[in-house]
Amino acid sequence: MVDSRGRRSVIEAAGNLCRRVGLPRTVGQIYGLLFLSPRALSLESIAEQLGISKASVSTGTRQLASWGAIRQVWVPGNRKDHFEAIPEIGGLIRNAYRQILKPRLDASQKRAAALIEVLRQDYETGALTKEEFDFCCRRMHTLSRLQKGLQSFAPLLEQIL
Amino acid sequence: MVDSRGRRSVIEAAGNLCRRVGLPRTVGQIYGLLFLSPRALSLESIAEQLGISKASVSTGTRQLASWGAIRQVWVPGNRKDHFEAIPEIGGLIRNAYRQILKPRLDASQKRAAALIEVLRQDYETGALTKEEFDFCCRRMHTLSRLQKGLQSFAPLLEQIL
DNA sequence: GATTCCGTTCAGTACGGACTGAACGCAGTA
DNA sequence: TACTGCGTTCAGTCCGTACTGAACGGAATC
Repeated sequence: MVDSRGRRSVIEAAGNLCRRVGLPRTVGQIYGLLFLSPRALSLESIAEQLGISKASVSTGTRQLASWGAIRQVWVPGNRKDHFEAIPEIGGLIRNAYRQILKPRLDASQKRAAALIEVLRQDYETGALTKEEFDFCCRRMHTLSRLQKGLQSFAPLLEQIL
Repeated sequence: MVDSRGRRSVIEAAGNLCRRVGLPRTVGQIYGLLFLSPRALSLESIAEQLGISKASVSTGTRQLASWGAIRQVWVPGNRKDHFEAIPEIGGLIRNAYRQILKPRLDASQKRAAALIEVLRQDYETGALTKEEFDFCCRRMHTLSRLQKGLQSFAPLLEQIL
């Protein structure tokens, strides 16, 4: 178990943050622990310091490594895997945006455009009245304006982080 | 049940979006339905068009109204409550930021500052070595730099949406 | 080649929370 | 005052999923 109150509280905060974003809390805890550890830690050491199973640590470290949040390092004369945090969180956020959010935004914009065609079909088959169809089209336009606005964030994000 | 394919797909998308953000999917579905409805809908009508219970609609509409995402309107000669969407989603995001994200950011920044003091106590009580203490302090500083960066988003967000 | 020491995988459990159905409260109506 | 129609509340169920413990595989040591 971690003995420092200060460390514990940031580990807890990191866990809660992850949970809030839909990630396993253990993932946040692992990163928090490594973030405040001057030396790379073994999988077993992480497990016992956090009081969780080695299985959770194993899957958690895989996730974190796949995102470039931690790195696996060799400790000579030691067969265990050791992990250390990569402290550039801004870069992580930037990557998350580029690889996850941005593609999703682009895709949803395309789908929104295609949707108007579907709505027209619904209108022609009588599933929508003229009034409903017109209204939906107008609403879809306000949606794409919003999407445009969100996408204009991209360069700002890349610039600041 | 909703009869238009186009409408169904945006309702589904809204539901998934909410679920991904940690909100009940029904909340997104309700907003999606109202967003594409030219007339205000009764609680009962919402329930049957979405195929969910009136209880869910009741709690969902309360949530949405508390965020200013929908509005309750009176339909003369009709005892039922009716709801309509407020289509300015950008404003919703702005409010969510002001009322939820920003306070949280500010609080966490304060806590981070206080944490250094806790870490010092841990060091003095022997829970941390000097090396660990110094390292933690440096890491906390990189954290507050990140927080500063995130906070500099604020004016941009307010400006764009 | 046998053994020990790792890390991973997988089936099973536990838990949180969304959703439901029924009971309740409360207005309007007779 | 009884009754009906409406929305809310609450206990209970259901579902997704994070987490665990044990079994497995693989590499290094003897």
